[in-house]
Amino acid sequence: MSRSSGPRIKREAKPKDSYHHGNLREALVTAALALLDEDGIEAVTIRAVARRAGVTHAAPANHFRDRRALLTALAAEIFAGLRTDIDRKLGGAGPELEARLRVFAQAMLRFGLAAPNRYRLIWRWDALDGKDPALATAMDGIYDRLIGELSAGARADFDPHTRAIALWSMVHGYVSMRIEGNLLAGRDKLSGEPREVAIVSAILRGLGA
Amino acid sequence: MSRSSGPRIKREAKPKDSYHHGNLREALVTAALALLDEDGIEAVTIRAVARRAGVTHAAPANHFRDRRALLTALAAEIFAGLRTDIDRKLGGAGPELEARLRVFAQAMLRFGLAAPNRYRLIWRWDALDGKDPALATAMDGIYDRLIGELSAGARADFDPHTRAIALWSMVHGYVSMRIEGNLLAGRDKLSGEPREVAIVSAILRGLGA
DNA sequence: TCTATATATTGACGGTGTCAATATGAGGGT
DNA sequence: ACCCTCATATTGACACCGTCAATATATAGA
Repeated sequence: MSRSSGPRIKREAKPKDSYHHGNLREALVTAALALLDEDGIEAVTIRAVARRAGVTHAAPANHFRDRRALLTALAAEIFAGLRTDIDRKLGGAGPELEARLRVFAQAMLRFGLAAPNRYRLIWRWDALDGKDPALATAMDGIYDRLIGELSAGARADFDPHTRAIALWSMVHGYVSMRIEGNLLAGRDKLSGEPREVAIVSAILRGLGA
Repeated sequence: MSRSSGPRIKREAKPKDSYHHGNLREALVTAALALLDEDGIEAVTIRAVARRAGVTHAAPANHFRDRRALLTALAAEIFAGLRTDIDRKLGGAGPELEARLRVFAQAMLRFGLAAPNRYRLIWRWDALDGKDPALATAMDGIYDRLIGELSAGARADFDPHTRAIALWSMVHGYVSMRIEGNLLAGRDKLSGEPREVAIVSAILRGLGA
């Protein structure tokens, strides 16, 4: 009963002497992200997240219908962060289309290499709820940004959607391979970014950028 | 006791009156593939596969160390089949590089659309054992085939590995999106193959094919 | 203050992977 | 033909998982 009279403060972990958490949803997302980064998607289990947040195993049910909903919220959060990162970097880029698309590609690659488990999660469509509005909005944000760039520097031979899908596919496929390098071990000798730069150049040329 | 005296025959399911199965490993792979096709990767569980093969839940342990090993064997088998399919189709293709690469891309796309769960599995590196020699060999077979085609029609501006990675990434990324279409619903209006043809053309042009 | 409602706990259920102990039978050496 | 070894299959247990129902508690609004 001792620490009772303090004002309501946002807290990360549940104080041990309180029944209600007060900020559980946020705490669950934080805990889940930590588990994701540390041990991968499989480690993000309802019960493990609850333990980490200091609540019992059934408490998360009040905030996420099921595990899929939790993972979906995570993915939406990650997409949103990626979006703001890309926006920021595009703000500081020159006006040439190739340079701007390179910013996009490099942002995806750097993000994937820095947080592979987060990258894996946002592409694990089988584990996510594609109909979730928050997820769809966050994802469309990035895609629409790409479309916008491609529409600005329009070329007649391919429509922007085709070019966006091509570039997006390209970048995603390449980043995937870099992340899961073991299966194609030794194939990509270049440890820095020249190869990915070359690839972006190649696809840009093909798309008539 | 009745059906006892027949000669040893390869069988799919375990006869109910025998203790040893006689061909369990193969039967497990068959059962697992069926479950995979029907209900996805999550449905391919050790116990479900065992049930389908008509043995008890611990029997598979004699043939696969764990679930990962089972999935890896499946993926290797799928890769091998894909390889022979591509080889066969390339055998009937013309000598022009673009046509041959188009065969490769179309084979991947058709396979992905026809058996999406198999396609998903072979890219679920987190669920597979990348160090498994059978899997590595099967996968390298396809990759090396691609390298061979690209080396034949060599161009100086990009080395074959860069071009292979680009094309492979491209095709994989695109097929993934077609399969999981829900998240990018409505974005790819073309239901047939013209868009994928356009994309292959684009990447080929970019790669200087 | 009283009460409705949101939130958290407790406990149970069936499913899973995996391990250890046991049972069975196929095949090789004599 | 026998035995014996060893691969293979069964039984049973354990911990963990997601999910549900019943219960307890605290917050907020009348």
